[in-house]
Amino acid sequence: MKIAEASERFGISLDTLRYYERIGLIRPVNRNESGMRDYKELDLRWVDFIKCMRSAGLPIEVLIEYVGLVQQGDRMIETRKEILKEQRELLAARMQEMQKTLDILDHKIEVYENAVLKKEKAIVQSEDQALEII
Amino acid sequence: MKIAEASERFGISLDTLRYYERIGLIRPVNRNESGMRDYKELDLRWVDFIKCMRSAGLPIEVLIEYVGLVQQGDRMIETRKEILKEQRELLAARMQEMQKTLDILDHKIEVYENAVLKKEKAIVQSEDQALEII
DNA sequence: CCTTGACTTGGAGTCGACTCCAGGTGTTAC
DNA sequence: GTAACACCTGGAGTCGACTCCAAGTCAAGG
Repeated sequence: MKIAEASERFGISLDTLRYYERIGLIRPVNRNESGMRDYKELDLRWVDFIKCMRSAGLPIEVLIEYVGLVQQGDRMIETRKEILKEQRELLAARMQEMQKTLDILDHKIEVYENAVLKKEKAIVQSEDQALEII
Repeated sequence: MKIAEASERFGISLDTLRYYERIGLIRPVNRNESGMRDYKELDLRWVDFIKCMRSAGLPIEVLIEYVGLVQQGDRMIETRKEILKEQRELLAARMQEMQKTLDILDHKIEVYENAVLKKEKAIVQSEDQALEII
């Protein structure tokens, strides 16, 4: 699969895909005879994984480290696990923060709904008044 | 309350507090006779709100717009509500993405736990073997 | 053969959100 | 009265994560 297709498939720009590879966030993709990238199943799975992790805000630097460790085989399995665990906790913490914000937003929106309703009533009222005046 | 105390209270740097004010993310804070900021209850509440929204990743630009509309009084209440509703949806969507990632991380961590267990067993085994050899 | 279009590279530019700095003023402690 | 310290301003610098660009290569169609 050429880079354009992979880009399409994941909704990641060509530039970003090349950038990820350049900084070691995804391992070097195989090339065809003329030097063009040819994404194989395994490459696509990595891209998918990285996309998923990035969409949740895991920092590139950490992911580079993790990917590097995976390349080193089973020897670093313990470290890999620890990285994931740490990131999992950070992610859960961020989500909790966001949940708080979500609750506040929901509350505010509700307050606004009421305020708008009152305002509309007031308008209706003044329209009535306007009608009376006419 | 002086800026240092506000900074302490919210865990936001002096620079960031001044920066937020400068770009209109929080309304101009009252000054004492010698030109120094004096945060009052209302200022603190705004800072708290902004801190909360920022911690959930709401973009500064949007918050500036919202804050500006609030300054304009009840006239823009409808627009304000729409902004909050839109941001609420975006936030919920981000959280859903993050939940997916969290699930994947949890799954991977579990797999790692098992892998590590197996590896430890293998080590124990080879230690036994080592003992046998000795 | 020549153009068109998808790909390549290395390097530079951009964007959001801070963060730092230099040079100045005000307040307090000795 | 001077040193130390908290504060002020405008502007520059940094950082993470892309995003864009120029100049070149390659394959296919007319």
